[in-house]
Amino acid sequence: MKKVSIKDIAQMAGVASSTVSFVLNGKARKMRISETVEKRVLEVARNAGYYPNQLAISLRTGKSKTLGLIVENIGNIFFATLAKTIEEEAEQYGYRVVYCSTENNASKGKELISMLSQRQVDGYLITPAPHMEEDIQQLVQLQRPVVLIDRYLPAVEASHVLVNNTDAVEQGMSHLFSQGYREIGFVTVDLDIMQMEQRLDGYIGALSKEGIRLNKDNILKIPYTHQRDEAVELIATLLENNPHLDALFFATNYLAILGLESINRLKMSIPQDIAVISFDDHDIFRIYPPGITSIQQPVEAIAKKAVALLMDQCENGENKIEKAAVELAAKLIVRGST
Amino acid sequence: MKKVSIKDIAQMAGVASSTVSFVLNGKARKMRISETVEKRVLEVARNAGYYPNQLAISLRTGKSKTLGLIVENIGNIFFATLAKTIEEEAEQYGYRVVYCSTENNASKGKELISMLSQRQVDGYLITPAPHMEEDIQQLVQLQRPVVLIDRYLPAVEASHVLVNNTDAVEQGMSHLFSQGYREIGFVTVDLDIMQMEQRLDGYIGALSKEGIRLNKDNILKIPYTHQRDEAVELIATLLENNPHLDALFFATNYLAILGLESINRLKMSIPQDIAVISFDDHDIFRIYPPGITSIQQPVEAIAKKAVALLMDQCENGENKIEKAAVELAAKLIVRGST
DNA sequence: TTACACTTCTAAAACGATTTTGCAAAATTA
DNA sequence: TAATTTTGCAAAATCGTTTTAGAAGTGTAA
Repeated sequence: MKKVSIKDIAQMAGVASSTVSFVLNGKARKMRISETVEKRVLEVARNAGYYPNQLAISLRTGKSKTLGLIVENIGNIFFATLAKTIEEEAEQYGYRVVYCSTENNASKGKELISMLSQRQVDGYLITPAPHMEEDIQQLVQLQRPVVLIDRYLPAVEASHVLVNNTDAVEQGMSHLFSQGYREIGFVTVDLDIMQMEQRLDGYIGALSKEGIRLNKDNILKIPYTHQRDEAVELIATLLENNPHLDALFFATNYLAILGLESINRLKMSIPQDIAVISFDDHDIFRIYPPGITSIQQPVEAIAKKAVALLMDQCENGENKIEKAAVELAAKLIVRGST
Repeated sequence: MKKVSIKDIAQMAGVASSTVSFVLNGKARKMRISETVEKRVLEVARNAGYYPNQLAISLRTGKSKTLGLIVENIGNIFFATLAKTIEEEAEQYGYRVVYCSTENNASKGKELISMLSQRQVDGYLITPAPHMEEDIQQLVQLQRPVVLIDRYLPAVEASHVLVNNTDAVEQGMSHLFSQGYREIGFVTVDLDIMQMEQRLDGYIGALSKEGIRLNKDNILKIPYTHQRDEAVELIATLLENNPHLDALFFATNYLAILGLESINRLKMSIPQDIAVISFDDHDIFRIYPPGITSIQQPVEAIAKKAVALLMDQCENGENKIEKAAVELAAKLIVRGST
């Protein structure tokens, strides 16, 4: 009923609480505790069903062995996979992860950072929402371990690891070109995120390399605060207004899913009427006939690298931290849609 | 750089730390702190960038204002939605949620409970994996607030809230009957979970009510530890061996998704060759042509009720806790597949 | 003048652990 | 035998809060 503390164990075993602590932490040898006492303490602790109070430990040691992970939306498969992989990776180092979503809302992001700070996380893994620069900069200035994922902020001196977005899009575009598609629409989201700009740059760059003139009408920027149906409508309108389009490039998986609805609604068929390719993979893309070609981010590699960088900062303590900027290559998954 | 504590603020403001605590907790009035002092403390605290150490607060007060949520797999949309809703709901009560997945593995579940206990969560929300009875029973015996979700354990005296599985399946079956389907296969998972048995019961009950003789061959239990491909293969085999089947009822969404692959592989078309209905909704079901009929659990209601019950237990403190058993009704979403 | 009541704040204990320091007894050395 | 070292544990400080008890100082009444 009442939780048992180290003090209770000490009393029951007839020793001081420091002795119990030493034994329970395997420092019996180092602290020259006799085997007799050690055994007795261990025995008492087990019988009493003792388990340590992590709060007290963290308070005393100043290490919570916890990392804070802030993503855009834990509901999206990309972030969910990222979170899961990061969690597994962190576990290797003996750290727990607590995760939360910004929904791309800066003020929510600010709150989350504050909440994580109050909970004394040892380090921060952040996919920054727009306008979170100041808050993150502050963490960096306070010398807190921080690694940005999936995006980076030019204004902030923090380590980051992300996919090479421009290259990835160009890779996808080359594939489309090689399949004979020339009139390619690009659907992205109207968000001021570096990563989205890079993807758009990749699109524009690929066109120019191929000697195709950029047609602004082929680019659709969907407001981030869209309702599902409105977005579907917008994409459908793009297709109707531009019948010359033979392929659509979606900048993220959730846009592509909306796009599939639009295409469905127009009774167009993939890839005969329109080819489709999406950034970020998704379960649906594997199943949805005829299979949707996508650009798969190396989620595992990103997670591993990010955690490694963060651990480095955490363990390195007072030494000045070097900032690392890591870019990884994406992988094209060709399916029936192209 | 160095974190500022309440003691630092006290020193800077020239008052005792207790005074600072009172002011910061809005108890200035109650403790008759003069406005002069109050203002000074507030000012100093703000300038120093003070934020409270949640660990210390929790240690002192004995309340972590944190709930532990253990689900089967946070990657599954059903649990992800559940988790998100629970999080939002708990926030209303001023609680945070830390969540983790069992992967239906009892030993992992045991570890998770232990980890949550060490972190001093105030209450537990658990979707129990098979064989977690003893561990959960222990929590209950220790009078810890516990609410089971989505499933329940007959052997454990704990509050639980879940959908009425039997009714839900019967509802789906009636729909199939009304559409003229008679030869209905049932694909479930070979897991010893109450909830799955109830769904199977619903299937069997519906058949008998309709006066259809139960054909054991129409039931497929897929081993839980299946590889993706093996499961797809098993379902395909079921279809090949039983050409008389005109509809398939999937007991969970991930099984249905596998089933769609099987059906695809056999080049069968939905609903002409085979009708499909699934327990639990999924994004894919809305998109996948011609739309997959599904049984949608009232996730929001479940989350709300579960959190409410748990909060009740948490706040009620020492008073004996009444066990509640809540069953909610599911909703049939009819789409093109039936 | 003493007693009492307010007002305004402080001191100290407590939460549950870790860790440094201290100290008696036993063992070793001189 | 005395001095020194080692052994084996206990005491106490500490982390950052909250909270209870109470200490000064001032005003009021008997």
